[in-house]
Amino acid sequence: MELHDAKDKFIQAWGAFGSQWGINRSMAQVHALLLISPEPLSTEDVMDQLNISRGNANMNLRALIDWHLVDRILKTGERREFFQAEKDVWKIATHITRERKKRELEPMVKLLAELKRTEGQNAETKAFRQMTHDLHDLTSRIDAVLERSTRSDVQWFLKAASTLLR
Amino acid sequence: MELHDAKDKFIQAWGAFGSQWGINRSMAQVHALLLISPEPLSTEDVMDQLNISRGNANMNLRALIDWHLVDRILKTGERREFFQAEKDVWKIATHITRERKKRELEPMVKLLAELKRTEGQNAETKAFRQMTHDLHDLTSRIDAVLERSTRSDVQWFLKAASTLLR
DNA sequence: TGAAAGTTTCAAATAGTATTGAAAGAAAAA
DNA sequence: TTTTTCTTTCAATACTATTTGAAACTTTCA
Repeated sequence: MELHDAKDKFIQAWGAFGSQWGINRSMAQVHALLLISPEPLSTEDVMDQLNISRGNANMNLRALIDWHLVDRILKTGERREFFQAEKDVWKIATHITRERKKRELEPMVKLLAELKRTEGQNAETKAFRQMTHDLHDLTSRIDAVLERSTRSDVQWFLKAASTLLR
Repeated sequence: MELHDAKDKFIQAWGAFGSQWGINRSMAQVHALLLISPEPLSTEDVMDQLNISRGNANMNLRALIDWHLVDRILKTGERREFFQAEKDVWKIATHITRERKKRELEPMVKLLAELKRTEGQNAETKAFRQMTHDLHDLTSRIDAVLERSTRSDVQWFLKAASTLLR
């Protein structure tokens, strides 16, 4: 396959994949583009290559920086800012996992902890208490696994274990 | 907290959580409602309790059945169909994981396997090949972990291990 | 300081998704 | 067979999220 087509396929697929997981398509596409660029790109480059507006490019670049997936690069003698994606896929996975855990999973665990204490003795309340309890149990276990597996001090171990288990 | 308020909070939160993960809000809310109902509910019940239309209720109930999260229940002497959610949270998590793995992760792994073979020797192609290779490696490892951890014959082990690690 | 080059903001437009509700379809009962 | 009850479909509509683009802002350089 031609590089050009392959790049395009990758960018489209990454965008679609992202939106299935609640990530704005453009953001995922900008990320994809930067992932496969050997050199940092300017806002203009991103706009041109993805055919998106300046505002859109700017907003999504900032969002990616906020997610620690992209760094702002300043070249000496250049006025413009350039953008470069973190290229270590383990780091990427870790950052995304930790961020979503913090923003989405943890609040859910907290809510369930509260809801499972709802008082009452009728069948409806009992069923509610049982389900929220079980969900709290499950989500906090998942939370614990993710916490452990994304701690930087165990990443080396996981990489190794993952290789052995392959 | 009142059961009524607690139920409502749970349904809203589950809906919001779902939509952050690419699941239609109504579908998540219908699921939440069925999760905490001790008895199976009819389409009418769902419509009333969530204030949604017949079409919407029907479509999402069917989607949930398709995802193996809800069963259709026939009561003897009743014309209507009733719906009941699977209540085992491990089973729920397993079904969702396997389904999304199949629908979303596996196609991505396959595409990356193809893209990482893009030929060419310039810097751009090399960077592309490197990144798609690394991503293929990561995604197929994740795929393997999920495959292993959701196989019914190891669920018993994971439940036990998870308890010990708590 | 003023002009040039770039970045950021945000109201309005657009595109994309979800929801409604009425009509058609199906199955059971009369 | 006709009526009744319930389910499913789908075109129209409402809603939400994304994107645009022009204006405001900031920084650098002459």
